[in-house]
Amino acid sequence: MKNSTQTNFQKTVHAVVASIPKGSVATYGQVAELAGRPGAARAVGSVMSHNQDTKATPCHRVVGSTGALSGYAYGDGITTKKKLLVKEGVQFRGEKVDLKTSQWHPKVSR
DNA sequence: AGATTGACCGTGT
DNA sequence: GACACGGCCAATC
Repeated sequence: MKNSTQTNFQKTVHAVVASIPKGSVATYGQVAELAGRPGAARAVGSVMSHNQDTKATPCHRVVGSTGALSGYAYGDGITTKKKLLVKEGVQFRGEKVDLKTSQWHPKVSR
């Protein structure tokens, strides 16, 4: 088995990002931790940048630890990313996501 | 196999 | 609150 073109890490990250509920956002560090590699926030970002399945992996729901939107290889980049989040119900604080109201809580999960 | 890069994070000033 | 430096992980050249 395992004819996947991707590594286990990538698949895990994709699964975690795909499990983020609409209207909420998670930080790279959080995704990394949920993926089983705490501290690998950078690696998560690398995976996302190489990710090409926006419909399967809503990378726009992943933001920086401060709620800052960084990177988005589609649309107009940050502009499209912000627009998508706002449309889904995520609250914004200027050009950053309001983590105090829209950060995802895996354990609580509403 | 080795070195470099990259959509990050935390701390210090 | 903003800028600077270093450290950590994985993928890619």
